[in-house]
Amino acid sequence: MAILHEVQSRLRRAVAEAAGRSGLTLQEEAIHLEVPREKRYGDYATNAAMQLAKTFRRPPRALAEAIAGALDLEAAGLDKVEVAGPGFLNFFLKPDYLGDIIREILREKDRYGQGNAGGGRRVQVEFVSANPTGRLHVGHARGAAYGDALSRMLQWIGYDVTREYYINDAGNQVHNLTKSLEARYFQALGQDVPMPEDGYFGRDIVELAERMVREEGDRYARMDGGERYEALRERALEGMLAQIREDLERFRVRFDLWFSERSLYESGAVSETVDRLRERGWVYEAEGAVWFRSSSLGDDKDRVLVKGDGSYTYLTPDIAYHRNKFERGFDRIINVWGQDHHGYVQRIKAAVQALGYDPDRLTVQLCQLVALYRHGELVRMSKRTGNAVTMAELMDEVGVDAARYFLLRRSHDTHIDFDLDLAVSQSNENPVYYVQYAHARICSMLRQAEDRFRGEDLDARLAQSDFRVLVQDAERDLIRWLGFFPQEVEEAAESLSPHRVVHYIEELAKKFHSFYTSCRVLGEEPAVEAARLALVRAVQWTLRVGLDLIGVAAPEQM
RNA sequence: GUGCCCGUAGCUCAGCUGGAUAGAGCGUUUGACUACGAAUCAAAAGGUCGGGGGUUCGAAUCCCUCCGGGCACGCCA
Repeated sequence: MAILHEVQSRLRRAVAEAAGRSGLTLQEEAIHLEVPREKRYGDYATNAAMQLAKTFRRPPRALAEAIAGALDLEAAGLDKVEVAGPGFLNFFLKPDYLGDIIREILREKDRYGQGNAGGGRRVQVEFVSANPTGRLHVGHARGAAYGDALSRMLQWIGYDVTREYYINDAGNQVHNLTKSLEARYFQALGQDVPMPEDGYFGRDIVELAERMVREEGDRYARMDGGERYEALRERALEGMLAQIREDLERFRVRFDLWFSERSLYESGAVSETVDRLRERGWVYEAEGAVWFRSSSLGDDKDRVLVKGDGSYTYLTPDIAYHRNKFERGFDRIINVWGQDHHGYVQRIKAAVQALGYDPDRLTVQLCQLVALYRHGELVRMSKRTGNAVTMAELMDEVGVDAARYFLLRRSHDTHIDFDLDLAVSQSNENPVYYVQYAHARICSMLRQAEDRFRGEDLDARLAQSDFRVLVQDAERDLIRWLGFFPQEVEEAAESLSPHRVVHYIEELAKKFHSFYTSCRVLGEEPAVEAARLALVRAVQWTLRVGLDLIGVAAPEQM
């Protein structure tokens, strides 16, 4: 268990006991400990006295004084306690816990911060799920980075995570894709065939058609219509998916399951789902169509499930898919969608509820748009016009590390302005390098110290240092911050906020650089050198873990 | 028109689920390399947290309202 977690429990227990001795009732769990912004307010503070003031009808400061007076400093692990402001209790920890933090990290190494808050519960994260009708673009990259980092984090704190990509390989857009490929194919054979009106005009389909002509000649042209349609459809899906998979792999994103929409039709799950809804009384027929009475479950209006021509709307297989997710028994289901799908959330939640499942087990996280800027100008992206800025281009231009880092740096629900020039600039303006540089700097130091520890277990050896020599502000700030990591990761994961990990490591790098400038390491007297090397090593491990959680590399040199 | 998201320093954004004097990076200004990587550090200036009301010991945070921006509102997917 993380050191600070123990420190906090001990403190809470002592405060609750002190309150008890003062004739107050205070549950340990109800004591909210916070880290004050300013150092002079101590390591931890609590507003417990202010909370109690109302129930006991006494001034908060008097209550705080009473608790402080009754507090067993030794049992609480404190140097001192102060009452401040309107009735805050400010706690000043005995500094020996700082050494415990370093020892814990050197023991845990690349598992530092790993936890079991998830308790093995099963979570499914569905993300990207772009239609296989073209290359992935920058918006998908954001969803990919977000979903992937989220999955890594949830896994890290003990959830059993399944990453899933839902392939829309049935329905109208596949039809349009097939017709588009057909047209491009004939064009590639030199025939003047017009593109379908709803076709996909992307370069990638042209390229696929040309490749097919190169590799397979006119064999599709010789087929009869129906046969050709089937073959081209398979070829198109296969081609598009291969491309998508390739882009994602390069972006360091892998899925446990690629779930096919078509499989829901083939297994009969789609029609079964409509039957199920009907049995439960959520379906009616009107104007020649089959409707879902979603408006009585919070949706704006009722939705069509089966169109007048007998075919299903997009919604219906999607409901079937979500039914399938719940049938697989996930404790929690997380969908990562683009902001433009937000109108869809209520519909799916209504459907989940109508099927008898708990809609609160489903969370839909909407990623806001990404606007690209190059040379200060907005770069428009449009899949249809062929001017799309694809995910592949983004990776070509700024690299995977910078792309992931910038996309994850901001909360998923805020609009991002992505400055391409900044992301590639190898300068102090670029936060990716700032963090990576801290890691590379540490590697360089440890390389130089290597000969002192030849043949020894570096971490075990360093952990034996006497950490009481670390008394500088810069050292203690840094160690304290290292100690926050496990809790920070847990909170970031539970609140589905990878950007908090980014902020954490950025702050860690900042504190490290600051320490580096004010505290010499190599060549100091042996006891100080050893303790500082241990600290530096602890920072290295923590940076590695943090960077890995967001899928960014921790380079040994730059 | 209806619904969702957003509005915090010149710019881009944090703000730990209600706490103390609202933070960071960039940009601007000033300073620091004859020892561990200057892709770095130290410091300064910069704010009526969109406006107005409310809830309370206490609000950037919760509620109402207005203003401004984005997105969505198909028997498309």
